[in-house]
Amino acid sequence: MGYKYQKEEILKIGYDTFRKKGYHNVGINEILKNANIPKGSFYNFFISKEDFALQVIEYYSNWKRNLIEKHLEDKSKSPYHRIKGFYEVLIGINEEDKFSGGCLLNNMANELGALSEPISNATDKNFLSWVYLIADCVKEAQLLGEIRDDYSSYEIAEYLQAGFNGTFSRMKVTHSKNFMEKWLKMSFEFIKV
Amino acid sequence: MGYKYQKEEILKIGYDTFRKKGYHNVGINEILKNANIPKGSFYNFFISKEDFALQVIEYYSNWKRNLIEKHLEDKSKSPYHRIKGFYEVLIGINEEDKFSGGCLLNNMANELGALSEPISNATDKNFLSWVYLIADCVKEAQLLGEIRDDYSSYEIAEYLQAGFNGTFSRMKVTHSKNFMEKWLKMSFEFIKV
DNA sequence: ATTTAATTAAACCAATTAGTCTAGTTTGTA
DNA sequence: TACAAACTAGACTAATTGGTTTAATTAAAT
Repeated sequence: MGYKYQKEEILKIGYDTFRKKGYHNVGINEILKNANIPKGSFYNFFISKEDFALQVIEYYSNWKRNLIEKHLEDKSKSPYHRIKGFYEVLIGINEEDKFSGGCLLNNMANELGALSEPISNATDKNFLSWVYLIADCVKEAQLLGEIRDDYSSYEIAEYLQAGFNGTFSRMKVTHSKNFMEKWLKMSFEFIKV
Repeated sequence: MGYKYQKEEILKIGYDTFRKKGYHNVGINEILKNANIPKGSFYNFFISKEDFALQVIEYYSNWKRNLIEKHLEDKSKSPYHRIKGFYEVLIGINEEDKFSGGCLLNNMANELGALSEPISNATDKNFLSWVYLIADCVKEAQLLGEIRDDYSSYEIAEYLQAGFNGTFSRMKVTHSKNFMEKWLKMSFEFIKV
């Protein structure tokens, strides 16, 4: 049965709130209001705002990792098209909230990467865990001759993932996916063999 | 002669502070302390924190525009190498403060692009003003056969500039320029004819 | 059934937030 | 030299910040 409030529910609200509004722009009180919990309950689950953010990052990263795996394991498409299809899905997800938000991990890295060592470490670790998954699929594509192999699968994967992050600031400012789609088209032409 | 405090001096401190610490993480009081001015003087020059940020953005953008022009007009190198050299200079600038900071415009776009319409407009306008300058040089390179011309000079320039922005979150988290240099090598190989 | 620990609840706190207000000072101009 | 405008100065305000504390309640373990 458990108690009244579920930790995961609070993490989910933290994710939505931090993703759309940033970290320093959001106070604990806003989380409490959104999650409809009293402050005492919050601090029973989390020792501080930063600790909460770290757990939110972990929660989001796991969700995203599953999403990546789901798409990159779909053997009905060639590895090249699996990766490309995955980025198309990401663009679609960002379209749902009219291109506000972006990627929580990238937002956190940008806002706090140089300010908080724990958050910096968490974003690095989780970013890399995504890159490794993508790199596996790039490797497959390289062996099939779909993707150039003058760079390692890891280098290509990191190039794609970081490049995609670069489209977010354009997206937030233009409120459109125009450049994201242009970036996708160009990048996947550039890495083709 | 003028009065005691110089607006440009305050803008410069605002640039340093916002760039390294973000917008919501910095209070007016911190600016006042860094600039050593009383609050009354600050609000004599700027009507609000947001107005201040807008003027800081404008100040920084102009400085950067001049930097771009300086490097892209240096006719001792071919246009391709002028652009590449410019990005190498940018990496060097970020090295100066050990890769904290990044690009103020990109930081502002990421933190506030979806939250403040005035700041969103300002970052968009100034980002594009940079892209146009780079595009001119890309065009030159395309005519010389240095850069592929299956994409317009504008598309290539936006691709480079947004891609470079994507390297910042990695930079802040890894505290190194490793990926920036990798990105530069890869991108400039990809766009080569 | 009793004990112990986990959880809920919200009042409270010191510090900080952006911004206002009033008063005095310096400046360029008539 | 008179005067208005621009500027300097910092005390003050109302709201909000992250976090603490104390007390009541609930759940699981013995």
